[in-house]
Formats: sequence, structure tokens, C-alpha cells
Amino acid sequence: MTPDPITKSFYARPTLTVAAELIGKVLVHETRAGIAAGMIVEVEAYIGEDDPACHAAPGPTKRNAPLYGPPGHAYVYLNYGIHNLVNAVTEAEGSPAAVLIRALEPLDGIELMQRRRSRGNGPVDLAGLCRGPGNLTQALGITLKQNRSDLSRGPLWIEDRGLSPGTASWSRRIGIRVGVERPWRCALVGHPAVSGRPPSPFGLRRAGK
DNA sequence: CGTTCGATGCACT
DNA sequence: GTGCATCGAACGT
Repeated sequence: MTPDPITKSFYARPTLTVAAELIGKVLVHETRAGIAAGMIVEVEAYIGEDDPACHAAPGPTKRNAPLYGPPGHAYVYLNYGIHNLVNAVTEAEGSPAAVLIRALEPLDGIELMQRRRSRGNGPVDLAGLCRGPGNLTQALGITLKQNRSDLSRGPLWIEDRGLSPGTASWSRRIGIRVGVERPWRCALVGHPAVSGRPPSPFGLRRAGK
């Protein structure tokens, strides 16, 4: 028996609550190629126009419109011209906030995911298959077509299989230049699929010309 | 080990 | 024209 997709009321709550409870849930994407799924092991919260790292910081734009839309929908966008990143919209309509899915433990469709991630070189090891927000969307075949899609209907959804994920803890968000101080990243302690970029002591990088 | 840098597309100013 | 919620190869130590 396959569990039903998590419904809208789950997402229509404070973003930090949703983020914490998404750990251990299962992200599933079904395409013509088949089903691919993994347990969520790492997320980050982006909350409101006051959060400088949130895409809603400049106020409503064409790009961030899904953040202002109904909770329980996907916000997918292209980053660095290469990577699709997937979020679950939270809170309420008009309250721009979302949870970024950063890493999964592969569960279903592993061969399919290997194929999608394969760069023609060697195979990707299991722990690295869905580690990092850009890698997991590639493995699941998530693209901009899934932007604004309803996560309670599919073909992209999140379900509760009653897994016992282990202990999660909060830390600083990764890979952003502003709003770094907010400890809004939630990840399973010691899980091999969690993306670990240790913070460099001098993270400043000057873009030369 | 560590850090740097190129690839790449699109929204935003 | 600029700047990313990234990734991984290519360096240096």
C-alpha cells in the first residue's frame, strides 16, 4: 500500500515546523521514465520578505510569485543557469515562505536516478546520488515544468511512509551570502547524504574583474 | 587534505 | 550588465 500525498494543511503552518517535520518524509516524482523517490534528510527554511536570503526579499516579482501562492505547491527555479532547486511553499497565501529540499536518501528508482546523474564516467555512489539541492532535482528529473505544481496531487509529491529518520539538528544555512546567521537549516545528524560544506573561516570572496 | 574557478540561463536593476 | 539558495574538476599545500 502506497501512502497518499501529504495534504495542504501540513504546509499551512509555521515554516520552521514544516521544515522539521519534512525530515524523514519521502519526496516522489513520477515521469514516463518511472518513479524516483528518496527520504528527505536535509532542508532549509526561507521565511518572508524580512529574510534577506529569501527570494521574496525584494517583494513580489514574476519569479517569486509561487512563494506568495497557496501552501503545498512547489517552487522550482533555475540557479546558476544549471541547477533546478525545489521548494515546498509554506504558511499561507500572501505569506511568502518555503522549505528548500537539500538532500535525500535514495529509496526508489535508484537505477533511473543513476542514469540521470551519470556523466558518462563512473557510477555515482548511493550517498552522493541525491546529495545537494541541484543533484537531487537532477536525480528525480525535476525541472521548471514542475514549478507551481500541487504537491498534494502529483506527479510530484511528498508522502509519509512512517520512517524513523533519526536525530535532526538546526544549523546555519549553506551557500548564501546574506542572512547567514539564521539557523534555519535542519539536517539529520551524521547522515551520509547530507551536503557538508564546512564553513570556511574567511568566506569572503572578491569577484575580480 | 585545502581552496579556487568555470560552466551556464534567466530574472532583475 | 550583474548576480546568484550549485557542482565538480583543477589546482595548491
